[in-house]
Amino acid sequence: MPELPEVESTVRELKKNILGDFLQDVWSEKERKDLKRVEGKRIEEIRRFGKNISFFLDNGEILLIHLRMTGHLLLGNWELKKNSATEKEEWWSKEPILQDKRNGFLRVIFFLASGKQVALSDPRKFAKVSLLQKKEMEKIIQELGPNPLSIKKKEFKKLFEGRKKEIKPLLMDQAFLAGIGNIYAAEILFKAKVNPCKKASLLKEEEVERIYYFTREILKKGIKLKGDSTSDYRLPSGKKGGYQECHLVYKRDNLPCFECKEKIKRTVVGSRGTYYCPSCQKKE
DNA sequence: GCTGCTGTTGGCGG
DNA sequence: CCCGCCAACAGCAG
Repeated sequence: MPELPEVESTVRELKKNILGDFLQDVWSEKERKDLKRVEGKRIEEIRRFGKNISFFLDNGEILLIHLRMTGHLLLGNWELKKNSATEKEEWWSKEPILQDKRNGFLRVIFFLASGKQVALSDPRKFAKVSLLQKKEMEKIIQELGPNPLSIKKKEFKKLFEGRKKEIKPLLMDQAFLAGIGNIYAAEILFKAKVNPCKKASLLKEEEVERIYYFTREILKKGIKLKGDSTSDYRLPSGKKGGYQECHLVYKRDNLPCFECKEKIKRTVVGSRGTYYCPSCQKKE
């Protein structure tokens, strides 16, 4: 699932390849006349806000992409061919990138002046692509919580004041902190030795401090390993990230805890699958 | 082949 | 305001 480390890895790889390039043409599976406005525009900046990817264009508009659950962006080289049998358009790749099935669900393709292409592959079609004015973008940024990688400890601790919610759904609340999702929330709370359903208001100061420290440590590790490809996420190159190789608790139910050998459990907290060690992450 | 699970976000209703 | 539930959708395990 694309969370902060996956989106950050995507943005970094895109910046290396297409910063300053010009958008020339757009193809989309669903009719998107509005996206035609990007044609001829230069990509002046590419930035991450929480789990959002934003392309700042030279006319002041912002192309915003949210990958939701199964979306990911690919750099590639495809050509469009007609399938006469169904009259449906099909994409064929010249590169081995599409040999990975996850990379074959192309919904939108941006053609750049350099000849490069950026495609959105998204099996479940949940990803959101929109073209925003500056004001609309500012509103989105304003509604997001702080960046967990830049907030200071003092400010972080303040966020918890008066919050009654369970800690895991709170960490995943994008208005509380921007960028944490189900996988990293579980990993962070395991390292911090905090039970995922403990009410935030009941957390001791040391617990909040550990959450602060390990939020940063785990997210940075996620970025270093270029994200988690447990599910559909791939880098723009089409390759997998590496975080799925070092899960501490996520998807490890019934396997021994790396700290105490107790069996990892799966429960549901805030209607999300939640993995934790019942012995290392006691509620009291 | 069918059912239910997966998990992000927004919208709805209690 | 806050919570839970569901829909958007499609692949996939059982």
